[in-house]
Amino acid sequence: MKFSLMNDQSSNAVQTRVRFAPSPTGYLHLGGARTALYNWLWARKNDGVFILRIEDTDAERSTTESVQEILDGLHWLGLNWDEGPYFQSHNLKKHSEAASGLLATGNAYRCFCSKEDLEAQRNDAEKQKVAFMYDGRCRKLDQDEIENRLRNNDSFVVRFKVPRDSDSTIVFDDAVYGRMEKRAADIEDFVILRSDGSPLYILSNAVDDTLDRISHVIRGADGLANTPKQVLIYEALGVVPPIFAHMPLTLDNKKAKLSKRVHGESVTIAYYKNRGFLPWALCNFMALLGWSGPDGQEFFSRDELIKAFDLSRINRANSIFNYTPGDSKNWTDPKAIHFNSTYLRTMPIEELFPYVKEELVAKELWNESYETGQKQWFQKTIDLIRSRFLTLEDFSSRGRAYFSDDFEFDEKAVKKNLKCDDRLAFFLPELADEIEQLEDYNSSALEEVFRSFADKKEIKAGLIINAARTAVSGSSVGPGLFELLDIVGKTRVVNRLRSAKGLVNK
RNA sequence: GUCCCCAUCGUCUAGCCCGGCCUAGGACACAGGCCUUUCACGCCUGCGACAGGGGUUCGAAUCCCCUUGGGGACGCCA
Repeated sequence: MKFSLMNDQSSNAVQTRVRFAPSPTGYLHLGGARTALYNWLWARKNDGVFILRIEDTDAERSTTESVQEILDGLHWLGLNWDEGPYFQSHNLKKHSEAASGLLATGNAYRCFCSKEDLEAQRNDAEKQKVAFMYDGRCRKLDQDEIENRLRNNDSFVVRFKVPRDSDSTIVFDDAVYGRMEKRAADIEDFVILRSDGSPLYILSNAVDDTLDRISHVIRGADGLANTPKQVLIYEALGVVPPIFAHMPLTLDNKKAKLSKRVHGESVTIAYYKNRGFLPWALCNFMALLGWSGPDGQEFFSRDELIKAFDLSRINRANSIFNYTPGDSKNWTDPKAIHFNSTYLRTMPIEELFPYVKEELVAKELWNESYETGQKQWFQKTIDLIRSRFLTLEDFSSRGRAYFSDDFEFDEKAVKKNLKCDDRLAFFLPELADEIEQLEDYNSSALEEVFRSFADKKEIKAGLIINAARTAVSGSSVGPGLFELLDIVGKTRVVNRLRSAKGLVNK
């Protein structure tokens, strides 16, 4: 009794069901990932269901590698789906059945016009710079002729019969763009079934969304102009259309739509993973490309973003993803870097740990003891060096000297800090001797050694401080010297100071 | 060519729906300063926009129209 009451109540509220429906014809790129993110956010916000549907009905271009890349990308971003992946190709039969239904109810008709013929017409129209629209001549075919041609095995496509009453208008309310109206007269009788009997996207997509009971279609604004056609299909099928929410497009700095084909790997999710991005930093950044919170907050935890996110606050204007391929500094949008570096240096060390580990493992700098005996040291080291890092890659490049003796010396640093004064050739070994004697090896003891050494030799402390920095880390920049020396450790510091002699004279 | 959408600092944007609180706010980037053994971080300051033109109104970034600019869609692609 109680049970059925609960059921009744829950059936009153329509469950939020959204989907991300990429076609597996290439990489998962920023635009797609952002669409996935917005859908995911909306599902989570409404305790709804996030569905992954692979629209693989373009057999020519779909690949299994691409499917894998999409799965990997979403997984890495942390955008977990609740149902799927479904494959659109598995539903092909349902789609053509829907077309048959539309044929039976008089909402569609067979068109025997040849592809070549129509293409020629289209080309002509283009040459004359006039709009081409199929004239619907096959609408008028009488039953006898149709049967004749069918007996004859003439090939045909199925076209949707767009209402032709003079003032017929298709209306829908977009959650982002508001009320959209389009005159039916501006829509041609579009093809829904190919001559080989296979369905087209415009049909398959609407049928699948119906079958999956999708409540909200959140997709790129490039779908906006197609929506009236789909609304027509829903209506002809006798189904209430989902709520549409079109999101503005992301453009490149030349204002061209971001696409895998022209932008290649530099806009792919895999690339950001390889270049040392934290997945959530990327999500947080992407969320702000076309959406903003009510109070100006920019950094959001997952829960915060889910709570703050709302379709009504999605912007209508396209945004530019401001990156310059090939530019080492602006290889991606500077604001994306800002999000990554801020997360990198403020997130709890324990959360950062696995990412740094992965990076060091990949670059063969990982030592199992970082997770066991030297764990404390390792965490302290990460914490010390991360404040000037931008991506995870920095831990293995700029941070190399902390994890390996096999690191490079920056030429400019050597010139500036070691070759600047010949006396360093014996100052540094002397310092090494003094440091070796230290019983309590820590940053304040080290500072004491350096300060008194400078007094003794009547030199500026900066001379040996900067020299030691370069001798020990290979660089002219980095953390405060005494913390640096403390972290690198007595043995390595002494060795590096002694061998730096060679760099001074050379 | 036709249809549709959009328009605030270099970029992401707040404000627009419900005109006055906007000498237009924030963030990134950039420039300068402070801090400092270096470089970052941090803090402070600066630079910097309502596309243009008409209306409506006492008053317009906000409402209306036009122009311009940008984008998207027009396929037997998805």
